[in-house]
Amino acid sequence: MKKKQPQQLTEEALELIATTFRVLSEPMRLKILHTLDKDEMSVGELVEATGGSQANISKHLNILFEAGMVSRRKEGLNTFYRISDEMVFDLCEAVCSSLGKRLITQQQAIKNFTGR
Amino acid sequence: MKKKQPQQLTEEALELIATTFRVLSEPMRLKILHTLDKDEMSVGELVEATGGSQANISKHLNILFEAGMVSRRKEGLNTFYRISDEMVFDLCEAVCSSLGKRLITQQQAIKNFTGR
DNA sequence: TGATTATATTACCATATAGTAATTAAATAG
DNA sequence: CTATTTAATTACTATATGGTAATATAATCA
Repeated sequence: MKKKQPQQLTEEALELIATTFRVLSEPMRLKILHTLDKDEMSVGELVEATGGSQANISKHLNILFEAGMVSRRKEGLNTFYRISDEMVFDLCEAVCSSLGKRLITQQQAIKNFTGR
Repeated sequence: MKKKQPQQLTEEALELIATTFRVLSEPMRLKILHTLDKDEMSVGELVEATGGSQANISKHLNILFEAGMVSRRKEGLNTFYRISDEMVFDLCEAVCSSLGKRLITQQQAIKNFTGR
């Protein structure tokens, strides 16, 4: 384990990291990733499962693909997508955990305020 | 044949998670968080350290505050900010790890293409 | 061949937001 | 009190982007 030091981050690195977060900052894209959840699915299946429009889902899938978060495979008329970077699960889990803790804190505050 | 049942995430939950990612999707906010890195700093110190304008840093700090990622403390003319949610470190580390892996893969591909 | 189906793409609009300059607010000093 | 300092806020512009409707592309089928 290396000692932790204030490491210098270049503007370019900051842009890359920010872009990754930006890709994950749209509810519909999160919904797609959550629906995909390790299983391969066609665009049509994703359209039905998410309730989005075909054009919209296709656009979001391309953004996810460009970001390297999903991979795709063509078979006949269908294109099948699957999650290609397990990072997205780690990220969402970390966020959910943090949001959960915050909720508990808020509930506690309300309880304390109302006197239980 | 029914697919496995993905756990249901409400639209509201997706919005919350997406908002968290959106807050982290700006290079300047990442720079602020990276500069803060566990140490408390005043707005002026952050302005100097990041090279941003006072208005811009102040605006970003407020966004980070509203998102619960930093806390603040007033003392005289100064306002001191510090990171209040360690989650941001976990998230950035996960992203950096993923980006690093992707870079290695790309370098490998280039090596293979050029014949080592 | 033409028709059908699945997906991608284009053009457009509406909204959100980052950055800035100027101003305000608030605490402190003289 | 007035002046100074630090930070927040306001008003504004420019840009980016999500959603949609329409169209294009491409594979399959009759």
